[in-house]
Order: sequence, then structure tokens, then C-alpha cells
Amino acid sequence: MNKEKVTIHDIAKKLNITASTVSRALKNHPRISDETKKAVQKVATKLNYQPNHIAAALRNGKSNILGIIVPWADRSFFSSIIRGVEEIANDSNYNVMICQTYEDPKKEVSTVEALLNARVDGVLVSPGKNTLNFDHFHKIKERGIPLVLFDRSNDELEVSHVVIDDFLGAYRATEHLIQQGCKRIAHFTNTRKISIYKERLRGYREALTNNGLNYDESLVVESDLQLEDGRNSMLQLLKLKEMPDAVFSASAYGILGALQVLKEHGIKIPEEVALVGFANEPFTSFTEPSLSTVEQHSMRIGNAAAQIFLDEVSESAKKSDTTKKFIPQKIVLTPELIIRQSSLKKKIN
Amino acid sequence: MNKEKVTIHDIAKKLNITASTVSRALKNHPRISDETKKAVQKVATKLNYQPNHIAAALRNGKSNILGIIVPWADRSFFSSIIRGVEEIANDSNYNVMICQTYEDPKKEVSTVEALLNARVDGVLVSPGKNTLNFDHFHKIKERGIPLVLFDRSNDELEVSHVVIDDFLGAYRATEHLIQQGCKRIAHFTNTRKISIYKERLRGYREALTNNGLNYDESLVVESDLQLEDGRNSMLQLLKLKEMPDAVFSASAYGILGALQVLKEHGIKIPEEVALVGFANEPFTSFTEPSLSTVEQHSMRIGNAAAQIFLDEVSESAKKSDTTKKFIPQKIVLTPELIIRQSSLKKKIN
DNA sequence: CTATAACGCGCAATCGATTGCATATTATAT
DNA sequence: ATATAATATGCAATCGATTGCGCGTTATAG
Repeated sequence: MNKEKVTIHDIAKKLNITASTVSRALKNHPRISDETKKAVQKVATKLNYQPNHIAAALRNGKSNILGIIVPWADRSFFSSIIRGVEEIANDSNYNVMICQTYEDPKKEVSTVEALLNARVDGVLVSPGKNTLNFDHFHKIKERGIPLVLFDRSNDELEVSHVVIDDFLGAYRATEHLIQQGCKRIAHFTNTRKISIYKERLRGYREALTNNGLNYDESLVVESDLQLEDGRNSMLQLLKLKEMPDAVFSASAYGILGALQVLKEHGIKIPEEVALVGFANEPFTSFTEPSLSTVEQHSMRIGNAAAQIFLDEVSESAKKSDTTKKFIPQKIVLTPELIIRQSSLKKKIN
Repeated sequence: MNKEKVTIHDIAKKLNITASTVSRALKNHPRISDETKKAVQKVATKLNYQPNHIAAALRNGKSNILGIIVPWADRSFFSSIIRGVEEIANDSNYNVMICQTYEDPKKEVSTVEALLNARVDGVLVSPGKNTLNFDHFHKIKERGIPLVLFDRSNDELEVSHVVIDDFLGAYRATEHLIQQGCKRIAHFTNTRKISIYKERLRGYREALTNNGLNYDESLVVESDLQLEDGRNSMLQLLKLKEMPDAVFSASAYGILGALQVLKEHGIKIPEEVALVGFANEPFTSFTEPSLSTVEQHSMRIGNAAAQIFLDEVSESAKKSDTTKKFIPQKIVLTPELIIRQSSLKKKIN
């Protein structure tokens, strides 16, 4: 029947009032009589009226869409963040538009462009590893649109961000290995020296020195930290005169590669080599032995990022004096070490 | 500088022409002189003009946004589909809006509502397992918006869909187990009898009977097919007087549960019990032993679904005679059996 | 040299919801 | 009874891009 578009004008006509009144009635405006409101509601449902958000968006200059950009949506880490964002955003009537860059800087730029043209009300983004130029992010800020970075941040950018304490996570992981009696602990780090990997390396290093072990460069292997990289890195370590007795990887897939290689070589885990990874991807608990790792509480990251976004929109809404300077929020969450079989040499006491 | 909005009117003013001309120039309209076009382009870039898609969307009645609804975006199966959709859609200038329902029918309904209000140009959806009422999908069709179902479909709905041949996948998996010498093959199926699981069950059954084995109901276990369910189902099978010598699960997590339980009981895989799952989630190749499974070529599913959407929009665009009846496209892709260690009892000959 | 075509661009309406201001009606105060 | 306030609604512009129709100018045809 009502095949196509029912507008507020149609409702208005039916009731011999104007669209203005209908609009106000639907938004529960105080200056509209209850009588009219009820009548409007009734006709609206009868006609199966669906508000056209696009028209409202044009008029209001806001779309009620929140854009979120991640390198991959199928990494448990990111999908949990997305879920965390949705939890908060949906409650405040925002729809979330998820975009993936596949770690491609070009795609990242075009995605930002697309979201801007879609007139999103905010952008939450975890920059790709290969992103060196941040102009596209500046453009978001220039447009006065709230921008929140998460996971991977950049200190020179004057924007809010939510990160975890990578240093602490790495420190605890390394310290745990030391407590298990490991003396030669290797580390897989990323070639790209973005902050998260720098911090993890720093945590690793500081844990060593604070515990009387010295930092040995030959035990630090750089790669892209994917599965294949982890395998290669482990193979490289096996060639050393003196084998390491533990590996702490800055990624989950990296440590998986190590696990595979060690098993293929008949090396006992954790007795001969103990392993700890980073990021609690589901598979880490399915391996044999299960992998110890640093849980990042990604859902909370998403919650926090969305909350900052909400704060910033409401902030800029009430900002009458334009002088009030924007102060970026910087939230640092605490990661948690999950100890599984791959690093448990001693019985828990 | 150009802090806020630059519109075509601003460009027009600079050049002493009208917005109409600017609009046409930007869209490369044939009736505009090359001279003007170049001038417009130049000013547009100088002013850093960004088209307001919302305004265009309102006028054109189309948003150039394609909505996609999945139960989970972090299942490799679905995320690959999404990627497949993006590949095609982006090339045709569509943005993809990803929505997750978490298998919650209520969220599915509200998501459809949200996409409709966002005036998406099409909706691709994999209905949740618990979705029994399809009214919200009908609403999409009634609005004349292309709707494509994938993976999970429903025959009574007069809509296009892309599915894989679940029957064939299951048939081949079961037959493979038979060829490996298995005689008592169990099957994990879903309690919800949606078509994909019915088909897999049918494939399993037919492979048995076609190969002279009889269908034994006590070997078919119903559950929700998650990890914990797989564990319970396997435990249940272990209690049988006569143990099965193989399990074919209609899900990936289900077979993982079986694997865990078998290992915990010291039962050899595949010698004593061979295993085959469904869906090529990454972890299936990381387990010990690695899990044989049915690859669904999810990226192709996404490609096909997006292509159908594109076909349908262009179709409805040129449809001058409204009489031409809509004929839903039904695409069935062929799955592929990936044989790994968990089912390889004989050497490959 | 006039008639017609081709070309280049402007006018104004449109998409649907929103909102400041004006207006009409009724209620309250003095 | 008149002034004032409170209440309920209408008017018309606005958000920015798009497009059918029309008009003036130049080019081609006969």
C-alpha cells in the first residue's frame, strides 16, 4: 500500500495541521498540546511513517553516525573494540559505521574522505602501522569533528586517545618469564617503530635490567609480526650458538609462529622455551600448549573511546565561548597478564 | 582557514556563475564547456570543496550506502564476506555500513530499522539463527530496496540470495571420512533447524546411505554448536557403548570442542576418532592436529551478494514498465573440502 | 541572408525535516 | 473590562545538491 515515502507533510495533511506542528509533536516539543501529539502519533503509526534521517541530517548538520576505522575488523582485538563502541554509541542514538583499511595507508585516507563526506559526527580510528602521514586526521579536526585515536596513537597529534599501557603489559610479561626462571628471553618486535611496539620493547628491556639480566640485541628480532614472520624469527633464534629459553612476542600471531616452529623441532614448551604473546586472540587458548598472553581489555577500550566522543560532542555543543581551548583526553588502560601453559614452568604457589 | 563548509554556491560566486553550472561541471555534464569545467575544478580544489553527500542523498533519494548485517563481524567467515562485498561495492562508489546483531533477533530488527532510516540503497543480510519472524525483511522489500540474503536463507522469502551448497559440502566431508575407513560417523548439528543445518544433515545422511552405512540417530547430536556445546556433545558420544570412529561437525567451534575432549581423554586423532568441521576459521589450521574442514569461499559469497545488489539497483533504475516482474537471483556456490591431519588416516595415494 | 540546430548556462523548484519568529486564541491578572 | 501572559500553531526560510525547462548566443544548413 504505502509503497513509498510517507513524510511529515502527509501526516499534517491528514490532520489539517502543518508540518511544523507534526515535527514538533513527534519530538515531544513542550509547546504542542498533548492532544495533538497523540493524534500525530496515531496517524504516524497508521501510515507507517519512517523519519528520513537524511533530511534531518542535512538540516541539522549532523548525521548521528559515528565512524570507526580499524585495520582489520576480523581481529578479535578490534572487533571487541567495535563492540565496546557500539554498546555506548547505540545507547546515545548513534549508528556506527565500521570501516577497514587492511593496513593500507591509501585506503585509510580514502576512508576518512568517505566518512567526512558522509558527514559523520565523529571518527574513532586506530591508525595503520604503515601510516606515516597524518594529514587526513588533521583534516578531521579542522572540520571540527571529534576524533579519537585508540590503540595506536601519536603524541604529536593534539587529539584524544585511548591506549593501553603497553610498557606495563610488556614489563609484566617479561617479569613473569624471569620469575619462571628464564634467563635468556628473546623478544619479537615490529619493524615499524610505532609507539605501541616501542613501548613494549621498552617494557621488555626495563624488566630485564631491573632484574639483573642484561639486554642482548641478538635476542631482539624485528619483523611484521605476522604468523610467517614469527616462524622466521624463531628459526633465526634457533641458529644462535646459545638458544633463548623464552620468547616474548609483541603480537599474538608472532608467538604462534614461534610455537609451531618449536614443536616442529621437538623443543619442549615451556620446559626448554617458554612463550608469552600479546593480545588475547581466541586461538591463543586453543593451541597446544595454550599460550600465555597480555589481555588488552579491548571492549573497555571501545567503551572509553566512544565515551570520549560523546563528551566531545556535548562539549562542542555547549561551547558558546569559542575561546575555551580544547583539551584532549588521554586515557591509559591497564592490561592484564594471562598465564597459560606456554609459560608455566613452576607450579603456582 | 576554510574552517567550515564550502558549497557549490561558494564556488559559483567566485566564478560569477550559478550553482547549477558548478554542479554540472563537477559531474562532467556534456552541456558544460571544458573551459568552465576546468575553472570550476580549480576553484573547487583551491577552496578545498568537499561535496555534501547528505544533500545529494536527500535530493537523489539515494545515499550510496550499502548496509550489511551479520551476526558477528569477528568470525572469519563473515569478515571475509564483508571484505568480498567491499571489493565490489567500493568500485561502484558505494560505502558499506557494517552492522552486527550478535544473533539477537531484536537487535536485528532495530538494525534494519536503522539502516532504513539511514536510507541505505540496499541491504545484504545473513539472518541470525534465532530469527523466526521475517517481517523486518519484508519491510525492506516493500520499500523497494534491494535485499540480498547470504549464507542463511529462507525459501519462502522472495528475495535473491547467495548460499553455498551445504548439502554437497557435508556430503563430501562425510564421504571423505568413509573413504578413510570410518564406519561409525557421528554428526553435530544445530538445534535450530534452519536450512543450512538441515542441508548439512541431509548431506551427511545421504553420504552414509549411498555408501552402505546406516544412519544411526544416536550418533547425531544437537546443540548450538559453540565450543562448549562441542565439548558436551563429544562427552555424550563417549558414553555410548560403541564409540564413534569419526565426527563431522556442522560448525568449526563444535569440532574444536570435540578435539579438546578427545585429547583430554587421550584418544588418538585421527587414528581412533577422525574429525572434520565446517567453516575454515583460522584456528582450525593451528590446532594439534590441524582440523579438516569445509571451506566456504566466503570472499566469493560477498562478491556475489554485492554483484546481485548492483544488478538489482541498475535493474530497478531502468525499469520503466513497472510490470516487469522481479525475479530473485539464487546463487549457489560450491564449497571445498580441506583435508588436514585430523581426518587423514591413510597416506594420500 | 534567414531558419534551424547546437551549445552553454541560468532559473527555480525539489528532496524532508527543522526552527526562529509571528500570530491567533485562551487564560490570568489588575 | 482591559492589559498581559501563557499556550498552541502557522509561516517561511534553511540545509546543499540536483535537474527539467527555457533563453540567449553562435554555428551550420539551405
